[in-house]
Amino acid sequence: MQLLEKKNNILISFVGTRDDIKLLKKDGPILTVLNHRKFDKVILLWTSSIKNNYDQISLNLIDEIKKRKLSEIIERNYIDIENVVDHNEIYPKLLNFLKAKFNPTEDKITAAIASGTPSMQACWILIAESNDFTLELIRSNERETGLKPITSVKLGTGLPRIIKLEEDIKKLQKINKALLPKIVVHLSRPRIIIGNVEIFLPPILFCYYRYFLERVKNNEEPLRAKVFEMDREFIEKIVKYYEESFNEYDVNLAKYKSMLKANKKLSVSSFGGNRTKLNNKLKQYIKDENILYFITVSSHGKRGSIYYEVLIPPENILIKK
DNA sequence: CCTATGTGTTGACCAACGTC
DNA sequence: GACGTTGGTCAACACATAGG
Repeated sequence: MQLLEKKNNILISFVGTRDDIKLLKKDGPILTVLNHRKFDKVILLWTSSIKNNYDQISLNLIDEIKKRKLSEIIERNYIDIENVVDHNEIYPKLLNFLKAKFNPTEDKITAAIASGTPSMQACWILIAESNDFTLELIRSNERETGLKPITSVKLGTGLPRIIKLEEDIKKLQKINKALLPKIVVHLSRPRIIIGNVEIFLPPILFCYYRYFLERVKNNEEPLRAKVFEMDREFIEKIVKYYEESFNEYDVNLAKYKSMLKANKKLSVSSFGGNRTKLNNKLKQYIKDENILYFITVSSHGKRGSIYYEVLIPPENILIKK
């Protein structure tokens, strides 16, 4: 006999200060949700805090829920979060908890995200948006806001980082990552070898390319170009790289050095021009579009906050003296 | 829709260098 | 030195898009 199973409808929420029914004597976010929606089970997450006693607040809340018969099964779970504003700590702990506790085929999880620190809220959204764990998100609005008591939180609205990751994954699926070439940068007798092709780059372009490859190697963030001019840090690096590889050509070097001395900045149009020229050079040698996607200096982000980077994994880059 | 402006590409222009 | 080649900057133009 096949059982037509009904999923367990479970509400999960952090307990926040606004859920302190004893102190505030009015319904906080969690009670507001339960006043309007029925769940088979309610799970309250609490964390330790110096300022607030969430242990007690959650116990009081359970009493209140039972008294009003808003849900029959109520559980409390302690989550050991040291720093309640640190996404990096909250995200994995919350995710591990969800994965250990629930079974997505049997349980339908709804998270109420109005309670908890902003970082906790952000982690709920990230977990749901990335689909690391399938969740429905709702936000309760207390009566005085005049809003609907419960609104669902829209996903798929395009967190930029996630969209970019999706793009990368799509590209990666097309191309076996193991087939990505190695990029070897020789600093003395400067030359760049991608796969087995030697790429000839003029000095400045060589330095530009090294600049972006070093950033990848050092796990640095992508470069953000300011609207009208390049950072001093950028010019300093280019000067350093120029000196290391092109002692004999000092004309450009002198220009850059005087730029630094006069505290002038490089115009972005120069940067942009050189980036295009660098990428065009690479296109001359490498024809595979999927490979080019990973080895050229690509730009991402929205207008006004564009950033530039090379997407090849750090282990594919070798920088030799 | 239009406008303003950020971003990307191209080539004019200049300096340096090599060759004859 | 004339001439061609190359590398570099920058501005003009082309294109994209946010915001009125």
